[in-house]
Amino acid sequence: MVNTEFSENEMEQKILEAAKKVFILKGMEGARMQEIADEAGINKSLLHYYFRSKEKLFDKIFQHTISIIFPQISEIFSGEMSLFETIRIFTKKYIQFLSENPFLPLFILHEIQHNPTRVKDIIKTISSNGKLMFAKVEEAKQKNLIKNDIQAIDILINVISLCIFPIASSPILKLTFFQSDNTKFAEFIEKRKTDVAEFVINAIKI
Amino acid sequence: MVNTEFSENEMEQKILEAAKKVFILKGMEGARMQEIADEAGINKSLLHYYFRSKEKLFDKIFQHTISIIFPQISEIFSGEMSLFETIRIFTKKYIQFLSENPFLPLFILHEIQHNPTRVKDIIKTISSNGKLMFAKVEEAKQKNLIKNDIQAIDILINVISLCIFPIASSPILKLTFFQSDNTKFAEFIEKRKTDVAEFVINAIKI
DNA sequence: GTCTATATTGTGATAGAC
DNA sequence: GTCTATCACAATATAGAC
Repeated sequence: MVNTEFSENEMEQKILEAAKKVFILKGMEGARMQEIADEAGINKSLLHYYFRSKEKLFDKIFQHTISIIFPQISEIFSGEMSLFETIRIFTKKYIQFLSENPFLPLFILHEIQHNPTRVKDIIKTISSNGKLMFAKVEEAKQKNLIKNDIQAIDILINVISLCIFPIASSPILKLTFFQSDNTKFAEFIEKRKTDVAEFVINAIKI
Repeated sequence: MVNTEFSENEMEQKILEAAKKVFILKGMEGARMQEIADEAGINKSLLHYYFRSKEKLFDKIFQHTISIIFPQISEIFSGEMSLFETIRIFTKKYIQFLSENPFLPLFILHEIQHNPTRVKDIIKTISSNGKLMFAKVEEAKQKNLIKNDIQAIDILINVISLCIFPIASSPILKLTFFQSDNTKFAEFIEKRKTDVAEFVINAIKI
């Protein structure tokens, strides 16, 4: 059974998986076509046969990557749950996802910064997440559950910051605060799957 | 009057300023010696005359950059203030610094991830910041000012996350939530200079 | 479709005149 | 010290055999 995450074609699939691995680890500039070929166990020129250029191959990976992440976030926000429950579920699921894909955040942020034109498509998804969040915040304010002076956008960005940043900066955090002990760091992240939500809820509740 | 931030030598200084600008914007892999030369208004070969190689030039920039940031953080933590006051001062000063240097966080995180050996020297500074923070947290716990179950490391990392991430991800945030309106985004960041501290304090206080 | 061999281009680095 | 010209190599991309 072929994994068809990317493509119906077996060789395309194999190349795209290899490319994803290398691009996310090294970035567009740092990645080498030779390394992708090696990773896929094939010849360099086959990459060009299937995808014409490095740029085109990269774009496929990048678009696919962001098309995976953001809808996943949407799904969580679109439920019928209360604001507090949404925050709890979101942080748990999102930190879990990030801990399995620790290089994704920096990869995306770095590439967007160096080529902002690549972003177009994701704007709609993210801002629709925002709107879903805003509605839940308004509801919580009317029920006098949270402080009136806190803004929905701040809650959303704070939640995302608290999920992403510790994982994006994990190399430096491991070195400085966990003596390069991967197990201790994994425990720290594991604990955050519930702690981050309580931290945020305490910050905003009346 | 020559700016001697980097070096006593005028030409070295000019090159290092140009290199800093280009490296921070493009990263080590993405930067081009030609672009640095253009930025400095000189010839490519002069770069090699003064710094031998791209690698050596980059290292100078990287080491200098991290030697600027981290002591600055230390200074704030080492004061005699209470935990809450320290958090207020830190977030205000740090967000101000970051808003003047918005590309620094991604630059440092990206380069550390791709070459972890570059980090050595900063470890001591950061973990000593951690210790200063830990002492203040212990004190606040004994005075029954903050919840007993919250850990110093979480407070520290949460504060840093809330300061850095929104600025590191500013390109995508501007696009999605601020319709690319730089003024609106600047106001948002300005407000966070005080809001982040209150958010954290509300989250941890009894 | 897949390979080997080769072309082409970009870029870091050096030689040598002044 | 600063420039022009050039090297050397690495990396993307293509041609062509099979």
